[in-house]
Amino acid sequence: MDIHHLRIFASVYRNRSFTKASEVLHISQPTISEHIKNLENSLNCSLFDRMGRSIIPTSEGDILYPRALQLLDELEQIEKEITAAGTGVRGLLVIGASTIPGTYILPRLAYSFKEQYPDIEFQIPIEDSSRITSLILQHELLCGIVGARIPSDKLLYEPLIEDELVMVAAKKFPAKKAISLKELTTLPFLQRETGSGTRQTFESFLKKSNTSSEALNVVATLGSTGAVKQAVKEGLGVSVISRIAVQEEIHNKILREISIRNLKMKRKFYLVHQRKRSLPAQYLAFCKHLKKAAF
Amino acid sequence: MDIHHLRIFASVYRNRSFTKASEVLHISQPTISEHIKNLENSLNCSLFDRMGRSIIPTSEGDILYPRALQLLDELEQIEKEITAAGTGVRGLLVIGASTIPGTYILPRLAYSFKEQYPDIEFQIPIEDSSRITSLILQHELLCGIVGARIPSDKLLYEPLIEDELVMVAAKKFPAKKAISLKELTTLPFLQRETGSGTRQTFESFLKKSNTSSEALNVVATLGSTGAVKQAVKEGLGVSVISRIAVQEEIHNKILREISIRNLKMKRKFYLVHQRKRSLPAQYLAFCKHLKKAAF
DNA sequence: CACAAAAATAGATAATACCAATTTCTAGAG
DNA sequence: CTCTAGAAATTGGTATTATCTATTTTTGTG
Repeated sequence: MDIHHLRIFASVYRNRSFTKASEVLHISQPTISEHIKNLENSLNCSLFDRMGRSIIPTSEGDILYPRALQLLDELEQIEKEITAAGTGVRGLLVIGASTIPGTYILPRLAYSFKEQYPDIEFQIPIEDSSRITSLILQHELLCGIVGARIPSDKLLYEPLIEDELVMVAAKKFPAKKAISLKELTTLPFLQRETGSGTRQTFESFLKKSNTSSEALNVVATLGSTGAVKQAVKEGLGVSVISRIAVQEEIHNKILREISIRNLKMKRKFYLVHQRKRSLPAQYLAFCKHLKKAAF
Repeated sequence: MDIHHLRIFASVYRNRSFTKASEVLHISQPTISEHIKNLENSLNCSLFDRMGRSIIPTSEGDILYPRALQLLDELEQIEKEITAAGTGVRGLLVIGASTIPGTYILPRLAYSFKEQYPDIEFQIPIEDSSRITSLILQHELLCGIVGARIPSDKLLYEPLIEDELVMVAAKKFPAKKAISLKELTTLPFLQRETGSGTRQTFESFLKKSNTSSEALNVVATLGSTGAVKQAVKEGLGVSVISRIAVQEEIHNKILREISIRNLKMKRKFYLVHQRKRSLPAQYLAFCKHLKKAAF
């Protein structure tokens, strides 16, 4: 018994005629006959009494008809639902993010996206870049926004937003407006944990300037950007943080920027997802939204 | 999209593998691949992301799976229901009957049948034999029990119960114990309406004895056996009635039987239904019950 | 880098869906 | 009662498709 049988049966039942059904369905009458016969055999009963010139449904036929209609209808519903899933922007949207984008970028973009598509529920777990990336590789997340690219040919990175690492110190921290890299290594330095994108980016800039990260005078390693900021404000030391995370404090003169001579530390945040993993409609829409809002 | 596709899809989804599904379903892996491809094309979406060695359902796949299971389950339900309909003795049982069987025979048999199969609801419309027969020919009834055979090669008659027409008169009606046919024609006679099986049977017996029914001295034509009986009791005249309908009155000496010389009017009641019309399970069971109880 | 596991592809065959033509059955008309 | 026309069944043939085996491609793993 398959769908085609049921479709044909239903038409025969409605028309009370093999011939009429064949006209409606644009298939030949013998084909109808054979399908009904097959259906009858597979159900081990007869569905119509052949009364010579006319046919009359048997009790089994009467039972089957409404059920067949229901089934055919449900099938159509499924098809509609699948199509809707491919186009409808709604449902859960889980975007993994590292600290800076998760804290300073995504909330605003999530808000504007939700204005456009109200049937969206956001979840923005915040982990450092390397954890976000491994969650994506384990299929625990579909996509994320990170500040460090961890090379893998499974992953697709798309640049989203320009950022810059800047050195900051407390208002009254005794330091000049601009220093050399060498001078930096003498200052007490506050750093992030290993997986941090900010830290990785900073260290790769150091390496490019032929300075080892081990040369830094690290006084503390802290688990979040917020903690580092707080420690800097307390005067524990200086640090290198995304401009985007400290621009408010700089503007309000709570922190001051100290430029490092010959070192511009531009960096980007990336949208990352598995190359081969297809993204549901709401993810695609949000990614588009991200790229549009980014520039 | 048909059932087979869904069955295969569900197995692939469950096993997270084309190969495992092919083993479970005992069909080859390329066949699975092709079916999934066809299903994807017909739904215009992909159902699994092929991640090299493993596959992961897409959001569409996740939506389809529970729906597919539901549909497959409903299909099974339908099959079960159809099978049950072919064997289950329950539901409505409409048996058309002419006066005598409907009044004096069927109620008792219906009762004993219902003891055996409680989920039966009886409907026993009572009409004269010719109307029951034409209702069967018009498919308004599936079967009936009648006292007269109306020839039609569409109908199948099965003899059920022996009966006998007897002449009755009121206790004090002035008539001998046994009379000749000729004498009968002199007596005031009460007859049934034209369609009545009893009347038809009686008239055919008359014809066999070379007597026209027009020779009868008809004083009234009445619409039911009960009316005729009542009229006979009142002394309006004599009549010829099924023994089965008057045995109680004869036993209680309210009516007396007058035999007609050289005339035994044995007759039968028949189960009648359309030769080509299939009877639902409860009808078949009841017919069996009838035949068993009849002898 | 070679190997193993999994899906995709190719090529061939068997099953079956479908059709046109014909036959059978039967109801209705003369 | 026969003839005819309408309806389903049967027949025989073709086109499609379901399925298989063998092979290739892709990718993850030691």
